Amino acid sequence: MQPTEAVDKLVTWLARRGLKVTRQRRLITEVFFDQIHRETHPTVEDLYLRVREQDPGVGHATVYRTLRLLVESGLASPSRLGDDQVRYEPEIPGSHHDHLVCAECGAILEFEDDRIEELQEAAARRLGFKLVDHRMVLYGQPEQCPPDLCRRGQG
Amino acid sequence: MQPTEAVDKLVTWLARRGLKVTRQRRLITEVFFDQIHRETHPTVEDLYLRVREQDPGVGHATVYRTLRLLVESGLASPSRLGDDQVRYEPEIPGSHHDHLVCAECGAILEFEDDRIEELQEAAARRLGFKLVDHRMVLYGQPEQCPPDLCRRGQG
DNA sequence: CTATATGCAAAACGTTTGCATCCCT
DNA sequence: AGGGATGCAAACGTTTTGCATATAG
Repeated sequence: MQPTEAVDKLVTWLARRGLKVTRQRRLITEVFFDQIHRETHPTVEDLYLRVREQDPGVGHATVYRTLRLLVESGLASPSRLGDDQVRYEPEIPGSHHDHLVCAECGAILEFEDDRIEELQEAAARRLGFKLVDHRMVLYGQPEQCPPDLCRRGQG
Repeated sequence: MQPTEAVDKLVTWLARRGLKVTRQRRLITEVFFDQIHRETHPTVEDLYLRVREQDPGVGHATVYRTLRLLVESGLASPSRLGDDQVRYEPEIPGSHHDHLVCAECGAILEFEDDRIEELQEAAARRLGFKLVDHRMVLYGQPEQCPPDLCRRGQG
């Protein structure tokens, strides 16, 4: 999703609940959806620092609070990939995807696998549950670590 | 694994590296492996409180430090199940299992599925990686929440 | 104008660490 | 004895909160 489109969606969502569209909320959303940095799974601190490059006045609290709004509005979702910090990713509505983390450099790849999803549903059903969500992270040793992704821990 | 067996394994492991077998380490290990509470996935705090019932003198730091030893020795492993705290579970050597969390009461069920594991390996291979580890948690709505497991958030 | 949002600093939270003391071996 | 372990409290990093001020609607 383009930054502009994301901001538009946020604006609509905010308006519907009488919340305000501020300079900071626009900026944070734009930076979050700006894929140029290809930090597709930034931590709060990553995002905070990138936002400060554009506007040094923005505080930590505002980034935390805006990120919460993005999650509530369905534009972002938290993803625990390592055992370390929480990372956030732009949410692609309606598309499940899972993650593979490179054991060598920490690069994060996304993939989809319908057959796994089917088996997950079956497994849940077998236990007497209806699958409502899932989280899956694979950790892999690369045959050859993709150079353009190899940035040690940067998502 | 029985508490006694677990303590024995820890004692061997400690001895091999010149570390000491203390009253606290025994107790913490016993309590961790004591399945009577059926808190099979306790947080550090859960464990701390249970340990204090037996010996009110034990400090937080000792529980943290001992839990680290249990992980290093292969007797325990951390498992991020919700997005909240880290939980620890007794490690069954050689057996992978995944978790299903009841969306209603937080009960944690374990299951194995070889076909999913195969597909995970295939998915990793397809991306150019050799699967070295994985993490999978399903969240399910119960058809009927098992009364004996329904203890709101207790693993 | 009024209600909401901001930035700061303080608080809260889970976890780690430094240190004097204790206690296995 | 002596090196490791303990318990306490302080330090730590991350996230939340309280409050006075600023600002969108």
